[in-house]
Amino acid sequence: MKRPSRCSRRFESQGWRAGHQRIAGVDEVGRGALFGPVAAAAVILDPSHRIPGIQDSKQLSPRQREELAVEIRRSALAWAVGSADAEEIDRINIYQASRLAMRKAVLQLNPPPDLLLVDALRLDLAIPQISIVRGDARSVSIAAASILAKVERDSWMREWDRIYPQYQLAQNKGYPTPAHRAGLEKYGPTALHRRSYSPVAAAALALRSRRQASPLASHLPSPKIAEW
DNA sequence: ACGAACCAACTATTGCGTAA
DNA sequence: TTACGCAATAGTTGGTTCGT
Repeated sequence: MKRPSRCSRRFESQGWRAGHQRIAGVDEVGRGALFGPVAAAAVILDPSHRIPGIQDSKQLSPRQREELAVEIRRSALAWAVGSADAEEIDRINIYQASRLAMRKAVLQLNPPPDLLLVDALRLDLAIPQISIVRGDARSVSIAAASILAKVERDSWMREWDRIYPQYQLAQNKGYPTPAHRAGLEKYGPTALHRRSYSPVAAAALALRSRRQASPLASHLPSPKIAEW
């Protein structure tokens, strides 16, 4: 590991000492994917209940993430998930869409938080907040949020895999793996692909010119593909 | 323009427990 | 003792945007 920093509650403890009651960790997942929404989660952990094993979702196996997610949802004072879909990502860019998804998650929290610990960026909200670089590896609340967001998004991808089986989404989660690219090459993008991402745009363009070149090609088996 | 930040899967390499 | 295989770890790759 390049950065050995360990996940702790030091940021939370600081906030509690300063008099904050409900500190929410906020994180997002799915930025690099070619397909589907970016997902965010916000979690207010119970100060009196500690969950062993919480850390950066990237350090956990899928199995561990599932189990921890159950425990987090059960014991948290509040938790919520928000997202921004591919259309929004194409319109306002992935960075702004990530912020939007985070904001949606935070605004759904009930009771509302009085302090936010946000992973790496600053949100447009009238709530005190601390931005923490590599927060998912350093703050338990952000780590918990990263776990919920990841688990949630992965389950969406498994569902979409049933609708669009030609991209292996259950396996690659929408990320640009060889299998996903192959599907993109062959069938072009769906309505849920991020067309502003270069591999998606390239595939759409390639498919288009291929069809123009040979009218027969437009009758090749093509799945439920959005009108382009 | 370039480095740092975020996102994640894939692949190859180790290490360890257990079975033959 | 060897062989197999799963699990954890490290390195590579590939997506984007921000801030200096």
